[in-house]
Amino acid sequence: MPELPEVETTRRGLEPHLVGRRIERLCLREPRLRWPVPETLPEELPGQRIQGLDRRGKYLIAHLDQGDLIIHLGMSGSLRVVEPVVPAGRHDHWDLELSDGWVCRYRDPRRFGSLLWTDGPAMRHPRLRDLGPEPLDPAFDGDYLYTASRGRRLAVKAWLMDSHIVVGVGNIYANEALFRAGIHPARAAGRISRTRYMGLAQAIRATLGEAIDQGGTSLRDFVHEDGKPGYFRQSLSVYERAGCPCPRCGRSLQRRLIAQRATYLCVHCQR
DNA sequence: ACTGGCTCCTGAGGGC
DNA sequence: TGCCCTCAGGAGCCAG
Repeated sequence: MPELPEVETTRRGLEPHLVGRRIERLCLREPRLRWPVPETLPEELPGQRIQGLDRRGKYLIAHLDQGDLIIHLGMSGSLRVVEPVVPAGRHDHWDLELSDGWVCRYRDPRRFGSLLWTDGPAMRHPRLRDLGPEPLDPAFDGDYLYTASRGRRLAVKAWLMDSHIVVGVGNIYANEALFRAGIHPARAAGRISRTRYMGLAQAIRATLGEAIDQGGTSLRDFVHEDGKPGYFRQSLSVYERAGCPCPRCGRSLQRRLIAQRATYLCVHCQR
């Protein structure tokens, strides 16, 4: 499941292969993604140079001469750079054929990802416009979380996973960060103190930062853009570890559902 | 304005 | 061995 660290790992891996190249052609095999790939896209792209590759939350943004490409990996998406002779598989939905002869190939078995286009700045696109702060930006801190959460009765874990509050905190890292901060995931977001939110902001930064440093988590079908599986999973404290001993107190970790999402916690350490 | 529930999709994994 | 069922998950959307 590409979360923010995986997307950033993908961005870093792709950047040297994409930036500066021109797009010769978009080969679109399957436009039915999370949102349909715009029909006019194959006509927009040829000849455009890729000027930069950015990330906003879990979105990748390729800046072109005229407009921006907006890519989301969804649940099972991956991007890699391959030689054109490599045959496309069943779930390889589109290729960007580059001016240096290489191909940037998008694979997404579950088709929850997207390929969008805007002729203006991506940040003004409806998908990006209302996103919350980047968790690794200075603007994201305990004060922000405390202020934003006042009056919210939602479980803090579900609240944290709302990209309008903060981007890039998916289920894995929400579980991990709440464990690290010692906060019970079902606690109402509006009933957590400023001090505890300071700890949570720090826990989120640390958890995501470490995952990026280690090259992203590998879960099920995530594969790095260079084809190597990630290896952060071994450092997860609670995610998918129900019944295992809590790394802090040794009691058995629990699994429960919060907002229809699998949640892992230590009921002793998290209050 | 919030909140909870639902939806898209496919592969993995468990039970029999 | 093989089939069937359930589950997983990002994030938008909708109804209450």
